[in-house]
Amino acid sequence: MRALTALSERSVPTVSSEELAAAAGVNSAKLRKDFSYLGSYGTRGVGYDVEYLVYQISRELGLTQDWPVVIVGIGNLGAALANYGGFSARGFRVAALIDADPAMAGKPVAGMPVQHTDDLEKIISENGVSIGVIATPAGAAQQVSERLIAAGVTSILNFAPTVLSVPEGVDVRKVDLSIELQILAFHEQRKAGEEAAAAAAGGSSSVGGAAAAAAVVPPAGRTAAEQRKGGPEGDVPAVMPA
Amino acid sequence: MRALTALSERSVPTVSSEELAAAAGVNSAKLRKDFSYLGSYGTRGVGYDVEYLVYQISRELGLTQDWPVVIVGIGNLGAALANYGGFSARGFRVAALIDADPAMAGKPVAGMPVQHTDDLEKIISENGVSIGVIATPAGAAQQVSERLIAAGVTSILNFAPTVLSVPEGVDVRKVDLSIELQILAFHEQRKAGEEAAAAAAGGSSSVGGAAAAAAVVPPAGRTAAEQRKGGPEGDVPAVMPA
DNA sequence: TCATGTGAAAGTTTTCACAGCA
DNA sequence: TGCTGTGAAAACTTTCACATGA
Repeated sequence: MRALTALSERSVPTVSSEELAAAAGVNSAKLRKDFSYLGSYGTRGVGYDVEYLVYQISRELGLTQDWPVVIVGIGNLGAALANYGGFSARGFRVAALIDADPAMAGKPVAGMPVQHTDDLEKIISENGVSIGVIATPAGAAQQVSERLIAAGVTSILNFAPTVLSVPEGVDVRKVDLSIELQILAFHEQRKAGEEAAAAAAGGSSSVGGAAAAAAVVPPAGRTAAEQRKGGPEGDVPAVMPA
Repeated sequence: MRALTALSERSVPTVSSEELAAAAGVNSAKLRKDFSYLGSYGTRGVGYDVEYLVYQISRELGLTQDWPVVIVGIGNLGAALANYGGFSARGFRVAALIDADPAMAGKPVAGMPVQHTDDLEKIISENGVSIGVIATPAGAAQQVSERLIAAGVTSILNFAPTVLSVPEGVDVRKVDLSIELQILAFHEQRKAGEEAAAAAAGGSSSVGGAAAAAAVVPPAGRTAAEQRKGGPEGDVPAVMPA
């Protein structure tokens, strides 16, 4: 979708699966197969109409409608989220900012007055909000989630470092900022291990009890699109069988 | 690892693959197979020693060492990251906060004086930093990444809404806050579609050209551990073959 | 006796390669 | 001719089920 949007902005009329795959850093056959599940939106011998494809995928991903969201907990992170331009650019409208601190009430953040938690239920129902963002301290998160859900929210993006317990039918996504760092650290460690291994090539290595430094992820040429989610390989650090 | 840490905090001495799998919401056979790649750390008939397993996995994930990181761009998000307790709790030490605004220099954020970009190279080398966090505006990110890399950083966590172009050997993870919302919105849309489908059960549905609402992700019972990454199924919205 | 560790089976995803159509 | 759409093959992941050992 990112690659497509970029093409659309450059007013490129059509694109082949090969070109789009290169831009997105995926295999062209996979891209075609994936698109085929949505329907036959391409033209043989020509490629895909960029605008049409953008529309079809947007629709499929639910980006054609406008989603009102509330952000609860307007600390540093909440304020950062409120100011984050990417939301409005992608079909999300920040309907309200909510905080439990009475001193925050009325204060403008990102050009919008912060409202008090007391009005949470009213705000949710009046705006037809179904997606809530929790950026409160860990201690408040569970309670906030319960109030959000009782008021009608069915999807929650949780930045608080707690696992929320929610009824079935409610989706929770947890963003753990430190996990991203952990994944980088994992690969950093591997790099160090590889260097050491290369330096001591052939030497008598003292392996403790496991395949600690022995299992090495193949470096492989990195394409721009692997930045989709980052690290050398996938999302989860892979430990290869021996 | 989360499940294990919880057991460790409750001073549970040993755990079977079955128990741990239930707590983590995964299949016990998979858990055993995964562990087997790290080594044979269990005892047949007994299970796994919690502390020992925590240690082994920590080591494998690179959590036993302390990683100094710098945060560049001390706006709302940068400040939020600096204040985020989760980092220090997981083996990361914020070595420095760096901002390009001279007015920020010296200001304390999270009990630490903000330093000016001019000193970036010096800070990196003196602290032996290999992981950098970019929380600058999009326009500054590429340049900042280049300076970080030139100074010796080999892993970057990028919060700026830009794709960074980096030399081979440097890892970049991009955190796109709006993508999380998009995934929630995708599932929201599905929920709405399922309701509509249930309401009009048996009726003559007008399918446009594709399997729009036709492809439905099975709701399935949700376990706590699915919150690892959120949505009903995996990371990426799945469209099922017909 | 109980739970690990692991071959083998089942299931899923990705890639190949080419028929078919504009 | 050129590129899509897709069966079939290959690669990979997950689960089963049981021999093995504490």
